[in-house]
Amino acid sequence: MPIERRPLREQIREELLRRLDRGDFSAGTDINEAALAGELGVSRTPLREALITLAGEGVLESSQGRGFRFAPVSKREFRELCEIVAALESLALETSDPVYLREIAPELLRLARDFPDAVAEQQVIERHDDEWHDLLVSGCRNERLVDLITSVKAGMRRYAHLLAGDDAPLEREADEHCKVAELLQKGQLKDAAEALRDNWVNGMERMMSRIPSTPE
Amino acid sequence: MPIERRPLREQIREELLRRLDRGDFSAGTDINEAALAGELGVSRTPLREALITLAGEGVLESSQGRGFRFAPVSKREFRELCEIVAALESLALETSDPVYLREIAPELLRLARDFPDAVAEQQVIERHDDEWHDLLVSGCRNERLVDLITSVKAGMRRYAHLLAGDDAPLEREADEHCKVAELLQKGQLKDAAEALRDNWVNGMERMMSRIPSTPE
DNA sequence: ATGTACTATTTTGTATGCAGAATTCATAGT
DNA sequence: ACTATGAATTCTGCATACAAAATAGTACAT
Repeated sequence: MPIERRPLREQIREELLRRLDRGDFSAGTDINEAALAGELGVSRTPLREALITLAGEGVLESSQGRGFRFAPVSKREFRELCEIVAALESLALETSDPVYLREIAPELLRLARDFPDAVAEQQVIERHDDEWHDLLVSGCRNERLVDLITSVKAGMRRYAHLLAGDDAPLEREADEHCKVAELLQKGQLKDAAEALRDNWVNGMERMMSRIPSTPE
Repeated sequence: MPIERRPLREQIREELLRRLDRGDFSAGTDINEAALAGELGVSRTPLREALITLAGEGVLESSQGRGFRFAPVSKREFRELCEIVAALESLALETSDPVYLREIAPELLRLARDFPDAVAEQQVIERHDDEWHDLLVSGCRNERLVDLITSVKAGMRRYAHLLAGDDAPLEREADEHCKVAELLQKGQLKDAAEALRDNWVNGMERMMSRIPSTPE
């Protein structure tokens, strides 16, 4: 039995992301290191290491002497992130092994059709959506790209809990996933990548209204 | 006078990257935290924070109990990084303000033509190349994208010192930069982005032979 | 009420301390 | 010579301690 031996900083990072998904933190407010460390039952050292990692991923921001805070959300940044992930995922798709892609196409199609009921929990829906995208890029041999996508997506987690509730978009999302899967099955890689980019852009627009407009 | 007050971890990170450019570190060898901290005149705490940041950028890798080491170089990873940066920079270009791009096109052209003599120091050549690419993406309003490009490029710095010496490629590099600048001046954004991607792919191939083949 | 100088408190940024894992080295056995 | 075993050493990962900066609070002047 391979007992788990991972650095605390990684476990802390993941716990913080989980809490972020749950909406435990309000964007823009400062993090009190001592308090949070106490709550997590660890010392400030590995906590700070996790915070620094998260800052590197854009989840947090920091300023000298003032510590860390969850970066505020904005329509603008959300659009920026979507554009980036759209480009990265479509690159991943285009450089994947076409044979492998065709193999997983049926599974992708199945997942897309099994899209959870609109009444399902938000958490479940997100998990399902993530799963689909993960499978999609699973054939990418560009390891650095896969890591990068994961990292950028971590930055998007701040938006996850804002996106609960609305049902209508789900069907559209599922439809678009089907479209991508079908194109992959037909071996039309370029078109699939294009459809994937569209999926991100459309998804971005679907979510836009949920994000509070920042003053400025 | 705005006196500089930045966290040590950032200064350390930059110093390590500078040393990396100079080829001070050999890839794959472990970092001794105490020794390096002593050499830099700081304690292990901010040093470790810098190391963790660099690990997040792919410059270093770490494993439980064994600390940090400079990630080994490989043709494969270099290709991966070039593909990523090519996609990101061309995205930056495509989403920039076309008017601004046309404005800076003459400057880009001038820089490309002033490409340093082949006999110049490697450091100078790199600085010049970086400057050109920085100016190119300077009009990108996607802040996250600009940051991301910077971060990915940090990961490429491990390859910088391997690329010294060969003269022939320089002209080709300069030619390609001119091409991009000319297309921008004519307002042909899509074509410019395409030419930029080509520049990265070609540059990658030019450098490939310099990178030692790893066994595996 | 508004602003200012000053003090007290909190909180970060950095240094140091410590336990345990990993590595090295010496020794013994085959 | 080579491997195995175990003690000695080194080094990492985490915890704690400390100094300086930032914040909050208070008294006082305008």
